[in-house]
Amino acid sequence: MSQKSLQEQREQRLRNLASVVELGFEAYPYDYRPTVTAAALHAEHALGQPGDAWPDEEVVVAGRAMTVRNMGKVTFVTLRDATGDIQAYLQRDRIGERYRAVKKLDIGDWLEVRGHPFVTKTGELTVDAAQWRLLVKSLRPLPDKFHGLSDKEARYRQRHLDLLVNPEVRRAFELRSRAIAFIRRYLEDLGFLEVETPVLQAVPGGAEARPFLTHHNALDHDFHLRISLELYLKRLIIGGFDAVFEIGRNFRNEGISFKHNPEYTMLELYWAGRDYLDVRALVETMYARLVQELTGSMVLRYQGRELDFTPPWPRVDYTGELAARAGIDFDLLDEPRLRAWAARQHPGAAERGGARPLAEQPFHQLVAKLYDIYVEPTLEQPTFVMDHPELISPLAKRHRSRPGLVERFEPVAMGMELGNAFSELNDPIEQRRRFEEQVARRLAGDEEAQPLDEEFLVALEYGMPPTGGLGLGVDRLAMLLADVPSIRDVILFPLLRPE
RNA sequence: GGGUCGUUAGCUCAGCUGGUAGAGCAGCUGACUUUUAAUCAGCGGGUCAUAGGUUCGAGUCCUAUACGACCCA
Repeated sequence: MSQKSLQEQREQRLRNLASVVELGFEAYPYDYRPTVTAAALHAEHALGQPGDAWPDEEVVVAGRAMTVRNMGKVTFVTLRDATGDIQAYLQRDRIGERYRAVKKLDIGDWLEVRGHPFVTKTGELTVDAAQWRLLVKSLRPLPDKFHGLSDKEARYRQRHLDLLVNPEVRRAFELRSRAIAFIRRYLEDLGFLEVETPVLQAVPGGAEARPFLTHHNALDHDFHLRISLELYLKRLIIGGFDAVFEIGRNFRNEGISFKHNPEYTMLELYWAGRDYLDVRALVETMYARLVQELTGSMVLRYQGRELDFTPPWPRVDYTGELAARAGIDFDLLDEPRLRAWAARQHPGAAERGGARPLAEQPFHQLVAKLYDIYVEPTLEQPTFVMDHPELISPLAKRHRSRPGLVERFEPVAMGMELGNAFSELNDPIEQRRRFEEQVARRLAGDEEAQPLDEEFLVALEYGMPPTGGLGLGVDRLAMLLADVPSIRDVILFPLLRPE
């Protein structure tokens, strides 16, 4: 069924492999030990001039052949390893009999070259091969050497090809990895302990989201994939750990967009003895140092904008900012007045699937949607949104001085929620009441309302000391660092419909 | 969920008002001992996403489906 051209090229490559084996090469050798990487060799000879040569320096380089320029009795091959590209020069007079196999090289083959470095007359650092061997044959043609692979679907489905031919893609994932390593180091230095909690949960809690459902055969019981790490981590604080964190995957059964993938990575931490202002200081400092260390500056270039992470970031008040932006001159949490206002200002049917007009939606959803419309998209620079209404914060502790609000903040940048944090609610009676409110919403048809987690409540009754908690989106952090417009550019294998 | 656009050679893309499908790269043969999007000469490679329809005739027009992208909410 496969196309003829592809089939022919594959057959040709198999024939080339057979020829090389006939010439005495091992088809699938077992290891290779380069003495230097492409990047290191370039660094060592950064000052080399055309014509320079280091005949006494024997090096071994290895990588995938990205281009093969055969000029008869001499061949140039660009080898790509994990660090970059290095050119190899293979000439018949130096290599002898084994040069015949060079003619059977295909783009995509891996090879190892032993020789000495020199600089060509056009100024390119090159390894002059005394010996070489094939490390593995590539049986399929690589994407276009100049245009690369640009079809997005192909890039996501065949990420190995994307990584091979588009070096900036590799760079984005290296940055992501370094960001996670930085966070681990930073938190461990502060005395945090890294832990792991269950992905399979009987009661999925800690966030408002629809979960995935799965089934355990031996227990004959349905489980959910977690939508947050929160409730289990708080149990660890109850258990006596005073500072814990987890970097793990969450699963939310919802749509896909440039900032949403159904499985994504979250950092959560819980810090006994601290409140949300302590956590805010941690976020501000950690983010700023991370951006500084990975990009060399606290001012990050993102999609043509400059984002300044230098502390202190601006703080805006959730209800105050919303009222100001929307032009509301009465108490935002005055339900009848806000509904009347919404009926006037937003008379049309609301967005999702022809839902009810805004004014007729449950009050907590009305408030949250107004925030999504009037506040979040306007926050470009890193900003802390402070002190959310209690009715949209079932796990956060009441504000110590502002009735109706909780001690909570969200870091926001580029109109994107980067995280969420609070002084954790640790009054078990109050927590039960909040859960019961959630259950009532659920019965009223709100599929994202949280279920009551009895085991968590029982745990809470043993006493959780005052604690500050945080959730931080790792993928969105990586988006900012890598300066990419979509979350799919920082997730190696984003969710796609199977072909 | 709605709208718009896309799907043509392994890759990147042309293909006008409907007239039997084209380029570059990659591949094959040959030449070439410092090339680098190597060059030069020659050659092969296609179920035009899928299924219907209109038409003497469909890559092109219509309908549906699949997958994807972007925008809106």
